[in-house]
Amino acid sequence: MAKSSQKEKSSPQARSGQHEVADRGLSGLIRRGNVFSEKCPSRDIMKNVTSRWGVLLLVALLEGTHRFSELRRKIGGISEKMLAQTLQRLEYDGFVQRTSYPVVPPYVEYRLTPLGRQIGKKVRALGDWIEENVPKILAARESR
Amino acid sequence: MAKSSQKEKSSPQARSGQHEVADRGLSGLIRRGNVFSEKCPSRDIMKNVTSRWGVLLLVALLEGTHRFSELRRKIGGISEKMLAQTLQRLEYDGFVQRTSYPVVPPYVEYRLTPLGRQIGKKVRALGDWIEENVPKILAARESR
DNA sequence: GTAAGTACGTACAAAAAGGTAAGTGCAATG
DNA sequence: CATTGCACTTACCTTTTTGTACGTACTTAC
Repeated sequence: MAKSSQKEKSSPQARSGQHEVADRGLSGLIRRGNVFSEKCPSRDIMKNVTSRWGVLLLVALLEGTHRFSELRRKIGGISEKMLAQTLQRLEYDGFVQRTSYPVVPPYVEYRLTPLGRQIGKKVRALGDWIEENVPKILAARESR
Repeated sequence: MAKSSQKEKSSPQARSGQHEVADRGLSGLIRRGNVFSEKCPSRDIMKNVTSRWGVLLLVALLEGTHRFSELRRKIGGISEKMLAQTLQRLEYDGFVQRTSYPVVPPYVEYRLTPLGRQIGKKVRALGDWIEENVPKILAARESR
């Protein structure tokens, strides 16, 4: 427990021009984000998703449900701390679902939610493209 | 002038097991990267592309050629230093092409290369998805 | 004459990300 | 009975990233 650290950013003076949407009064009814504007929540979401380990986790989980230790072994170089932290952020944003069974050696499963599968596919497309083009990029680097 | 700061990373002892490819002797002939393995160059490329400002620059440049200061104004919150640095990395990887005209107020253009346009599209797909789904994600965050 | 715009480079400082090592509680394994 | 694995958490420290502020060289606008 003890992970309820909500950032309260409700300052009295309205947050102006955050995502260029008519703010009709009450809670945030945002129709769409805009990455180009500072302070748009999409920036935050991006950060989690495109973080060093976030990318890899999404791609790994696209292949199916994994246990914590399976992910650790699958993703070369990740530390337990980072694995736990990144999984929690992805869970917080509704991309992964954590299921724990109260058995004696702990058994915890991580799987993508429908939302997570959607974004995971975009990330994998990027990852695949890079993997395929590593030679070209390396060549471009050297020819300077 | 004066921007030839090449990093020489040619250490005598071969870089072993880097991307699980039969290393047939000479320079790096890599067929494909593998993001899951540490030390694969794809990780490095990823880092540049998915960096905070790298993402935004690729998306911005997909809309066409821009000058330095145009980019600075377009991308909310970026500092000149980060703009220059990120552009240089993208140029180094062969994603952007820099053209400068020797006129008196300096005039420099940045545009995507064919390679940059390809990867830019993948990144934009991710960005678009996020922008569209900001409301859902925000909702997921709050419902806990 | 002073300010502003252009496209950066550089030094220093702050912030964020990441790594390491240890601890937890319990059971199966040797 | 000591060790190992499980799924983490925590404290502490190092590395990386990012920001701030200033300098440059020259010209046009005020």
